[in-house]
Amino acid sequence: MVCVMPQSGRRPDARRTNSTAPATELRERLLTATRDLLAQRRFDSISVADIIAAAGASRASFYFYFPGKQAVLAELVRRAVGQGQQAAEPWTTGRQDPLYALRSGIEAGAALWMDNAAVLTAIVENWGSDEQLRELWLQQMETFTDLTVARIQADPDVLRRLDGLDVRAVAASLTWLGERLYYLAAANVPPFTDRDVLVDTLMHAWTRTLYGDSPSPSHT
Amino acid sequence: MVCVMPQSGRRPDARRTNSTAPATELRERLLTATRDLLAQRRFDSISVADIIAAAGASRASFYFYFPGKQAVLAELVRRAVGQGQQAAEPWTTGRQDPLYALRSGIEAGAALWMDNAAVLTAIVENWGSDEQLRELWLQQMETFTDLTVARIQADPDVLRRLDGLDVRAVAASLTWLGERLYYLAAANVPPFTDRDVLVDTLMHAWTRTLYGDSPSPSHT
DNA sequence: AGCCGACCATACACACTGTCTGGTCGGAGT
DNA sequence: ACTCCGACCAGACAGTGTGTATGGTCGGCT
Repeated sequence: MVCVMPQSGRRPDARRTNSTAPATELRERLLTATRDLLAQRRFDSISVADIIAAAGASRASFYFYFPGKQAVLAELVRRAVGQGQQAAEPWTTGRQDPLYALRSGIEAGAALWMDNAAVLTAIVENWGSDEQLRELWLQQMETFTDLTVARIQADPDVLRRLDGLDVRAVAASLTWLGERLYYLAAANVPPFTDRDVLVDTLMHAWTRTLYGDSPSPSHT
Repeated sequence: MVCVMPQSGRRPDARRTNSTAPATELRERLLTATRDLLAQRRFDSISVADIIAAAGASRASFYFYFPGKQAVLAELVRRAVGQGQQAAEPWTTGRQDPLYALRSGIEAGAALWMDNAAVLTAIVENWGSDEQLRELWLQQMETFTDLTVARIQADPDVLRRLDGLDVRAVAASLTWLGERLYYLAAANVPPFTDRDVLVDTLMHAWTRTLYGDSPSPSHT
């Protein structure tokens, strides 16, 4: 009648403060369990009960480590995007041929999305209905936008070409176009299911917007 | 103890078959009540109880006319977009100067979104988590994409410029860019809150993608 | 030995959803 | 005039989810 089911002794640090998380085993198990479930069904159809069942944890433990489902997703997203951030590195530092750097960046994005399709799909489908996730995703997009703004501002040719336009708006539109197309690809919406089509279309949008017709942006 | 609260005698046709709906008063009241609530808070925070309270209807009646909240939203969306369809008309029929037609189309889109911000915001934020809404929205986007594909295919210059690319993918990317930017504007995400910035950025993306640098796309 | 920190089971209050029962009313048909 | 039907209502229900709270069991450290 009472509870008897010891599992193994652990001692989490109980650190929920976001910063590079200190991997308490149970906490980690909850994270990966959620990640796995996400690979099978939509985020909003997953309940806390499902997660703790999959992780072999108790309800109380779950709410000890996370204030709710969204927080779990938020952390998964942060980790996924964290990796992606450095993948965009060649584009960030303007050392290489812009077109090459651009293509690498776009391909890195595609790879990131493929690897983390479940998690990223989940946040894209839910940041509209949760304040926490909303802020996270908007901020994430802003980070990417910042990168592009910097890149644009560093290139007088591009800047001249964009003349009267709001540079930030142009950069943001490219960021969001990426978000959309990567998402649609991950969600199996044609015609973006084809990886090459996706990359080419995105590449085309970026080059035409920033560099115009001429395929050789010269300098640096 | 029993229920006494006659309100007025009506006799709906009980036609739920989708086709141009036959406006039964209660049904209509539910629709507008939902629309009004949507102007105040997010779709997923609105319960059926809220809707029927606002419409002065009973729970039973609600479920008689609609299978659920989503169906109400779906109908509101269909109506909103239906109006917008014809607003894109100058762009559809390639009679006018493409640049002018394009700008009108983009501005019509902006107007449509301003007028129906609540409803359109709601569907964009929720089509990811409901099969019904998902299908509706994807289909809607496809309709717009079809229009652009036709327009591209009718213009040899544009077609040549797009050379190796998947035309449908390019058209779809422009459609989705619009969806995103209009949504962000409606959701007060800078820098798109400024209507002119929004329109200019969108215009820039379309013209650069389809017509390249030269601001005079010549014929027809 | 004893305490603490990491866990567990269970139960609760609350909020929603969708369905069902049984009822009231006005008007149209006979 | 009576009855039937269609449009509505009130309210209850089972089911499912969330977040919180209560109380208990372990292992290890002091």
